Amino acid sequence: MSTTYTVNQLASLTGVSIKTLHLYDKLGLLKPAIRTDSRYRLYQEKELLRLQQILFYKELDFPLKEIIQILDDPEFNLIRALEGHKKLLQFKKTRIHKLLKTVDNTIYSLKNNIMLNTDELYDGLSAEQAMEYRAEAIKAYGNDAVTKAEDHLKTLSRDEIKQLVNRQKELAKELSLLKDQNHTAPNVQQLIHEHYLNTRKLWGTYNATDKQAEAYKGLGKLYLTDERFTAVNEKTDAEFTAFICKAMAYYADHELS
Amino acid sequence: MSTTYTVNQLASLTGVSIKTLHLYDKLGLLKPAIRTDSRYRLYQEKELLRLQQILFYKELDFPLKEIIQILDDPEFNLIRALEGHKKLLQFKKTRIHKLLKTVDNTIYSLKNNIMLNTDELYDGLSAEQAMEYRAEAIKAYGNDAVTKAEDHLKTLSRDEIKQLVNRQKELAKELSLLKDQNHTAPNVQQLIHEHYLNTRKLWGTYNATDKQAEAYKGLGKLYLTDERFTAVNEKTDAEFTAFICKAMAYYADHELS
DNA sequence: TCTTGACTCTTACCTTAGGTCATAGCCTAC
DNA sequence: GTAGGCTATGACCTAAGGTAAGAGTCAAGA
Repeated sequence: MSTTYTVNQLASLTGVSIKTLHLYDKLGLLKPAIRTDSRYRLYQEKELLRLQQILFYKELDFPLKEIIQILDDPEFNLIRALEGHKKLLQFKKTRIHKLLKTVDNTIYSLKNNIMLNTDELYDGLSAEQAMEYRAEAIKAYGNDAVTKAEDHLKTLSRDEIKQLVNRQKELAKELSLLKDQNHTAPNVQQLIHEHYLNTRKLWGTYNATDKQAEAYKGLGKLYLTDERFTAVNEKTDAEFTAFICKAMAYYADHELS
Repeated sequence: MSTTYTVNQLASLTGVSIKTLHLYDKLGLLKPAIRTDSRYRLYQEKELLRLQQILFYKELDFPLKEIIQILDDPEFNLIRALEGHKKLLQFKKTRIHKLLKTVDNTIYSLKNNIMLNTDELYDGLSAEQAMEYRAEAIKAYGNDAVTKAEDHLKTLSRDEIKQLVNRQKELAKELSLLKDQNHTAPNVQQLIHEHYLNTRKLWGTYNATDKQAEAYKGLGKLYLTDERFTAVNEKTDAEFTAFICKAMAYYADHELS
């Protein structure tokens, strides 16, 4: 007589639960070799081996019904099944890859939003005021320079902008010191250009291509797709404009003073 | 009054099913703005936007209950949830990656098994006979040469072996012609070495490390893990031995004749 | 006004691969 | 004989809906 296993023994031997063995019995996927008079299930070597095979295909994410087919139907085309399965897995993989990117983007954006709230950015400057500064900046530096700086700022992340703001402030402080020493201030455009070369980011391109993004348009929320950051926030443009104008105005103040 | 949408309109607008809208209503995830006297559901802009948000988080594979939390609980730590979610996705990704490898390996091995069945390989040669040939080959070429050839053959895929068999046959034919012309036959070891350099494969390393592989040991089936091909087939070794012995004996026949 | 077809409602049951609980029978050691 | 552990069965539960049944509702044409 070959050795027999109770449900408990087979379960602990293979790592599946007793309930799972019950289920497999009911489904006809794995029938015990023996049923005692008291209806206890007893399994033997053959069933152990079959269970190993079941677990193998289960590991490959095959549904139980297909495993029954694979194991019981000699005509079943396993290779075709596996190839279909492979496509499914590849699909899942690319999907998860996209999801990971999106989650990453979302985390990044949320963190930056928290790090740099609107007040901090505005610093008490209203959009109307900013527009005035902008007009002044254009008068001082020309339309192209301001537009270029704005375009550049849209390529930066918010913490980069924050850094830039700080550097602007330091620069301003430096300028006020330099002014006393009758030196020429470094060019803001140069500063921006340096930064541009170093840390180009994905921020700001507004591409409302689909219905979903369209629906978000008026919501003032972030809608982040997998391929690119899409800031669908109508305030954003105003904020950026306000910032660049403020920065320009700030610089202009110290430059002209 | 703002525009209202019936279930059908909202469903076709957003691509979700009517049943899903019913479910979301029941779960409290998305309640219609209005219920008419006849209990028809009517949605408005606000609900459309909320649905877009729901779909966004659903796209990230968040369960509905968490989406309710995210949308309704202002205290909910979204970043922490996203980071936990990210880990889950990464786990899934690596798992799918492993599964893909395993499926690939399995397909490959099955195809090779189909291409080269046992009879084709044995060609009527029994393991006992092979052992005799092996002894003869050792006598003729030394133990090291035979062992080396055997080791090499274990690194080849079955169709490569098949090719090798064919090349052996051609070689033998050539040899018998050359013999009539009193030429020296080329060296089989050279042939094998060439092949070895060209097309090294993963076949044959037998590593029964875990319980599952152990259980397969006696089954005579292929058990393929993700990292390497593991041929757990007790006949395999005998087959390889039979083959190399046959090849050697074949060569020896023609060499010595 | 009536009818017809399209739309919507609720309820109930089904899906995967089991998990949990309750109740009851069985086995063995003391 | 009984206590504790093992086992069986059945009922109900999960997530995110799908499908079907039966009944009520709406709008347009005759």
